[in-house]
Amino acid sequence: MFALADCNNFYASCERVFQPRLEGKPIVVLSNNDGCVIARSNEAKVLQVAMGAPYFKIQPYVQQEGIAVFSSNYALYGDLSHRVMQVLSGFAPRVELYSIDECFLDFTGLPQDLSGYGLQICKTVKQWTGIPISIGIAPTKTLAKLANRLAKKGYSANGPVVDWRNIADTDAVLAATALDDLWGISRRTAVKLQALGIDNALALRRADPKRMRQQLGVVMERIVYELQGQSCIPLEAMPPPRKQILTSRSFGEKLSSFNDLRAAVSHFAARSAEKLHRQHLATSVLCVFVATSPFDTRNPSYSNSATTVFNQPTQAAADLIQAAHQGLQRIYKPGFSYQRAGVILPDLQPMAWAQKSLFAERDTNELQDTLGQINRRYGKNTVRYASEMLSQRWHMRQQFKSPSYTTQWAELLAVRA
DNA sequence: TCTGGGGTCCTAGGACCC
DNA sequence: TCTGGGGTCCTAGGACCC
Repeated sequence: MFALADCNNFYASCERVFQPRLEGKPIVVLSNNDGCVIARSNEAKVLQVAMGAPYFKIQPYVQQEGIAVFSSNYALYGDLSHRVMQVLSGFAPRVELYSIDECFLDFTGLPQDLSGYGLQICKTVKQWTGIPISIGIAPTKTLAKLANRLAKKGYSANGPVVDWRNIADTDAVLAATALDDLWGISRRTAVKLQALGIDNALALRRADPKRMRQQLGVVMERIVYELQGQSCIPLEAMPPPRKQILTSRSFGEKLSSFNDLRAAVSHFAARSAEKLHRQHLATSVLCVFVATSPFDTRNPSYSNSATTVFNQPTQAAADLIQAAHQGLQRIYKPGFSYQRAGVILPDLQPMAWAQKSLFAERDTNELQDTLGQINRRYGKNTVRYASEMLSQRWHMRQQFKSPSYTTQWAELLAVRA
């Protein structure tokens, strides 16, 4: 048995935890750079604010309806996510942290009233973290996802928990479920299925798995079995190590000068090194890329990337920054308005396995450790690489960002009694 | 003026091995 | 007339997830 615990409108709920006056009010959260809508409270959904809507297009409507607007605050969301996951971990022998706001729990062999247990979990998470969650329970992950969807839509009168086995007429529920509301099926694939005469989840459950495999691949075959109640997608309590690390941003304004771009990619390289270090990984390859805006039709467009292979796998920021800089020199062309850049580490391996060079002159890991310690102790960005500080112009627009309530001492909430 | 930032997996085809 | 059988690795592109 699986349970899927999913935070309700997670980013919007995070903002609400520290601004309870927004309870019952419409909220939207914007992507980096305040570009487009990436999260909506239920009230904002009722007002028909579309997911992914560019903010500049809906701004008048947002003001007219008095919708509260927030820039993304990942320090806050990440920290609250961690707290929610901590609480959830106490309720099952094994859990899989599936995304920032979702967690699968292994419910195998637990006492029988799983719905009651689920309600207790929701209540505890809400009380201890302030975040409302919903839970779906089923014998497969795909069905647990679907049960969770039902729970969110208020299917159960008892509260935000649905146990698939307690549904009287699952055929009716499946018949009323659109294909692209299922986990793993997008719009595109739904259209392909419809061309084969399958137009809802019930029809898909009744399809022949072997035929589905032939026509749409092994992924679709698994979905059919999962809908039938046969589990094919196991719980992954131990996340496999990352295969790739990517750090990129769109800029707050278009950039043209080499030094502006250099500051940006230096920063991305340094952040990538931190990610490597945290996950005890090393990389043997770095790829740096730059691009103009895909939406800008008036100015000439350009995008390119450069790849550097290291003599030995590294996790040192100094190595990554140097490689990013050299790569940038190879692909930079003056005269373009760059909108975005990034650093990709596509070939990761555990640091402990990294093959050292016979001729290595230095071990940069000690330096990396020391820098990390200083920044943890005295605060983010206490020490930085100079090339990161050549320019600030690439920094994101974050006009509506709330304080980092839980991760910065200076931004702690003050409460008057 | 203005449109995110991460990830993973599968498949097909080509190159190469014995 | 008639030309094997079994693998791996890599890459690009497509698709999906949050």
